[in-house]
Amino acid sequence: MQQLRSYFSKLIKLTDQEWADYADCLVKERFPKKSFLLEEGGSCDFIAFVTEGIFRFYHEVEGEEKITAFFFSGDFVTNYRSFLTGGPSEHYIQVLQDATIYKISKKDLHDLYDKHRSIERLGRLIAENLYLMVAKRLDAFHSSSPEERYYELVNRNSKLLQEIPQYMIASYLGIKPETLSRIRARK
Amino acid sequence: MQQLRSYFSKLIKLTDQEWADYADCLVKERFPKKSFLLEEGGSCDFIAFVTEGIFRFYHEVEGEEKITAFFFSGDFVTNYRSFLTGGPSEHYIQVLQDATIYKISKKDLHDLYDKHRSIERLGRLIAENLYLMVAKRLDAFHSSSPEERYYELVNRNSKLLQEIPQYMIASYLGIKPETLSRIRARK
DNA sequence: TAATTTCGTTGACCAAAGTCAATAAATGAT
DNA sequence: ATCATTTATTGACTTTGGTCAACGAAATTA
Repeated sequence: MQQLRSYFSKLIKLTDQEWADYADCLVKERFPKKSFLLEEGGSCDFIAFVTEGIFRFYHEVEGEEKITAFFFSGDFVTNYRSFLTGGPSEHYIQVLQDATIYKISKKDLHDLYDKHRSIERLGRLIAENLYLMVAKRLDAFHSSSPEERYYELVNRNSKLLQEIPQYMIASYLGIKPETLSRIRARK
Repeated sequence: MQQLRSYFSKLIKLTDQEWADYADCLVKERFPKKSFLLEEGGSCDFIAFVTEGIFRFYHEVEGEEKITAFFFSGDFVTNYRSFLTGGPSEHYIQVLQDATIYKISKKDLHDLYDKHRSIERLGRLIAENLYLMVAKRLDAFHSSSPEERYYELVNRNSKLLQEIPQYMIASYLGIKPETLSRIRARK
């Protein structure tokens, strides 16, 4: 949980009171491998901070699983779209490695937004950061080949490569497992 | 400028005073076709609201222009990444149709964030909305074929199709002009 | 440990998008 | 209105990634 406070402190300085109020809203939960944190159809009414484990965020398109993101220790795990819009999730969040998370509900977070300016600001800063992450990834899809996307991933997140099966990485990159296998075989 | 206030009112209720303070920071500017609102290398220290005209947001990759976005009347025009990070822009923002915008500087906006809670919240809501837009687009790149992306665009933004030359739409879709021409010829 | 399923690689072939070039149509400039 | 430039289309060919199938390696389970 100290992990979360230190994450926040990179964005904004919270007083002890503000942090205490935030921490009061956090609920610790454990999830075993293969279980689901969120299933299709349900609306995502929480944001959670991962302190242990790995998740994948995916949806099904014509019987095929398309993985949009992985979440590791130190990330927020949520269907942010569903969280923001309140609409039903078309995505699943599944546990790949036994996980521990600290959840905060949408309602509690909005109450904190009202109660503390700094937390409202924190909400903005987090939204801005999530924007930056997804914008960067869109850029990679728009401007790079699968091979380039793969090597960019190798350079920036080699941890991911070791933890995640290759066919899921292929899905994340938007290509077929056979193609990723061939990219790796080249040169 | 009433256009902007009505845009805001869909997100949050501002008092007359808050709006007045916001409006005081806005600077009207006109840009002729083909001019640049932002060039590569400069950092983007503003967000602007478009009341007239069209812009394209693009960068150069190996001598080729990749268009990431178009901005129309009623949109915000900015390099949001550069605006948030303060880093230099790798992108250009060029005017496609004579334009009028209302700029607010990063400094003024941050002062307003400090001064009015509602405007801080507005900043969060805008960041959240921009996230939703780019996340949706990433999804399209990840899960859809060029043909599907094209027809999705036809359905949801036929205005764009009439205003923008086809080779720019191709770039926006991540394909070559010849390919878009062939997609249109199919069926 | 043995049996079974899942995962990664490879080959032959297919489909889709890219490249290069020619030409036609549309747009802009004089 | 004419000329020049830019944009859109089409054709022939290449490149890249997808499909389907086979096989072996690795991991899971009994």
